[in-house]
Amino acid sequence: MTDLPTPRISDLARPAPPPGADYLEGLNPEQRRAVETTEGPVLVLAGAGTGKTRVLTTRLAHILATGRARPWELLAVTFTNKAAREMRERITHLIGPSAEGLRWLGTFHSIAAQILRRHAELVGLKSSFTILDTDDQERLIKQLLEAENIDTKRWTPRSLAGLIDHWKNRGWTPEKLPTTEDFANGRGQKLYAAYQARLVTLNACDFGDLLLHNLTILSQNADVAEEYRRRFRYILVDEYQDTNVAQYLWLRLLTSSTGNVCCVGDDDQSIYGWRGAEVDNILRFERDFPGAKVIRLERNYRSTKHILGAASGLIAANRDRLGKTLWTEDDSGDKVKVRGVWDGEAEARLIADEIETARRSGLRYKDMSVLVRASFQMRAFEERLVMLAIPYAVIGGPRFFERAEIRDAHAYLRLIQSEDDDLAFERIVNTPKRGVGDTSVQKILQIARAQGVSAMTAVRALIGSDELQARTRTALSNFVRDLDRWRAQAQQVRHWELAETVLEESGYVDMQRADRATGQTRLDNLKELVQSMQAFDSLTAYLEHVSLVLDLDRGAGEDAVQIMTLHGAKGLEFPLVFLPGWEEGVFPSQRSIDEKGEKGLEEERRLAYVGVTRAKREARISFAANRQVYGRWTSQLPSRFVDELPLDHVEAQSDTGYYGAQPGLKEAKSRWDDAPTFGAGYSSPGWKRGQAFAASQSPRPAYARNAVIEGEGRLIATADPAAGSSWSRGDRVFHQKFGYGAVRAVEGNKLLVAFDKAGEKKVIDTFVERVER
DNA sequence: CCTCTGTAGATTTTT
DNA sequence: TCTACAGAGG
Repeated sequence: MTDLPTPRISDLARPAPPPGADYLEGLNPEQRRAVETTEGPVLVLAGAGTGKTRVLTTRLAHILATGRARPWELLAVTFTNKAAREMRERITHLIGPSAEGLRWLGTFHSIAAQILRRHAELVGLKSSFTILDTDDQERLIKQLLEAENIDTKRWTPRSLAGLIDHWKNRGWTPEKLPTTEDFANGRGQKLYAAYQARLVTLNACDFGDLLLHNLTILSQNADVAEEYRRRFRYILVDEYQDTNVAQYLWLRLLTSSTGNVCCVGDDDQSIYGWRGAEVDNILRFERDFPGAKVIRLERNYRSTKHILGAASGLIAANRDRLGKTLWTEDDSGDKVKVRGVWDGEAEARLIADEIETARRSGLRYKDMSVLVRASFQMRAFEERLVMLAIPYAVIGGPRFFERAEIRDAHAYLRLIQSEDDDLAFERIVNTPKRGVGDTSVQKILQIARAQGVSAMTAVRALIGSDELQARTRTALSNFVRDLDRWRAQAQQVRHWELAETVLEESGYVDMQRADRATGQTRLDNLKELVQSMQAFDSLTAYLEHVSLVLDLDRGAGEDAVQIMTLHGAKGLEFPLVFLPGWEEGVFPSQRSIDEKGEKGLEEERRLAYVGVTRAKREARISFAANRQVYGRWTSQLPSRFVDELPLDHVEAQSDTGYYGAQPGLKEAKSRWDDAPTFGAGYSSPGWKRGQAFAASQSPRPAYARNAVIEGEGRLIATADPAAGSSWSRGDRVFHQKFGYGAVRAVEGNKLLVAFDKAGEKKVIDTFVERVER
């Protein structure tokens, strides 16, 4: 076991700031109480926009400044890296560089990983264990299922992976798995156990294991647990309403019921029940920690009274809540607008027009956001915004480090770093294709497993044997030779240079170059990868961090309308927020209700609450009477949430021109209910055809796809409407999706192009490249 | 090993 | 309706 860090003299000698330090200034009485109530269990119920982060960081600063604890004696846990980073930055701002000593400030997972590395041997791992991502996890599970001759179509690896994750979230090891839990007709527990055993063999663990192994270590080794309990004199937990059972148990093991534990959260913003969060944890806090002090932060500094009034009225319909009432001194501002429109496209047109209007009145694009329940709803807005050349960014979506090309690159690096990494081997032994087919790979793995050695060891032995085809053996021998060479080079060159070399020499870059469709994006991603490696001292340091602590904020800071899911919007704020799609089935999501009943509905309502409270100045809700769902036209009813909005704070906007007059909400609703046109016989309204300028019906239309800079916070369209047209009839162009073509007509920034293969299309000029004739 | 064809399934997402 | 993905066949 590694030693815990020892205090530095410089830290010990640092003078405590005088009492009444200025960091306490400007806090309201409740905030100040939350900061100064340092002893014993405390629950801070921090409503939306009540200065939660400020309280959190000030509290930590206060504990340090008053000498109650030294930086390494504080445990501060968040859910996301972003939150951890933000907290560290703000504390540094408050107390200066000594904040660097906060070595136990991080996400649940990263802190659990640190603890696990110190005591890995207690659960049969080496401290150098690797952390598998979901892709690795699923491949491994697939192998197990196939070994058991289980039909992987009926019983998909993904569903078992999800189930195991769920079990781990609840703190269940295979031995503790309740008999009611199962998979593939009674084989659930056996498969789970086999999976865990396989992980140990690979010296690996998945995300869930980080916490689960911690639970095992802390509950079975009293001395270890005691050591941490003594060390962590003050514990702080952010977003407590999102903790799952395993995280809760973990906290309980690290703290006694009288310990100095401060949990901050908002039961009304618990929106992750579907991935294991237990609102119950926060609702139960006072019972779990007898004598706990509960402090409510209810003064809101973000929104106007109408926004808060609308949100409060809505959330009041929930039964499972501790209850609090947000208030503000801000008396200004409009009521929340609610509008019904004809269909999804009309909704997109309305919102896009309003974005233009807001822009003309001086609001920046990035001050506006469109918050949707599910990502399929984004398409309509993307189409409309592209058409109007309004810049927008889709926040969320596939994450950079989960991209195939990034994982491939990592696999090369992992295999160079450690020959034993069989999963890395399997991933890239034939990527790019080097003539080692599936059959050969399976054979290698089989032999390796039979002999209890790594795949690479088996390969080295096979090269000199007469197993496998001669051609395969040659390919493998080249592969081994390359790896050995790179490994030797790793000592000489800097790690990102090694990455460049490997990608180039392995033929990976060439493989991507040959791919006209996605190759360029992938090469760009790989460039970005190499760049992000430069922030680390070594390959080891990079790989350690990449699985847990790395996320890139790309495309941030651009002036673009922010489109994201309601989940993605949590913690953010915008002057103007659009909330489309408030229709039964869409929001609340039918599936939520089907699967979780009343609990699911309450979570949906909390999601609505989160959405409304993102708005600083104005929130605009809308619903459509008709919507295309999976290609089928369906008539929609307004969401029950619309009727739960208190009339004092809401106005039904009737003059949108997108549908007839709507004198009042109730009336508007009955209009939807009764309208005969929405019955079963309703079919696609023909007048919309041809209005959008591309024929593609894919969820992400071709013309938008081409403008996507993939990544988190992809900036999608940056067409500059002001740029004069430099196009003329007859120009030859190349388009990512449609190929080569000739310009037929120019209309502002839109071009009518006759594509050689795809026929005539209208495209935005920034999405085509000019080519020589 | 690549290309074609049929079919399930199509919320939310962090680590 | 569309897409991703698996399995068959060239």
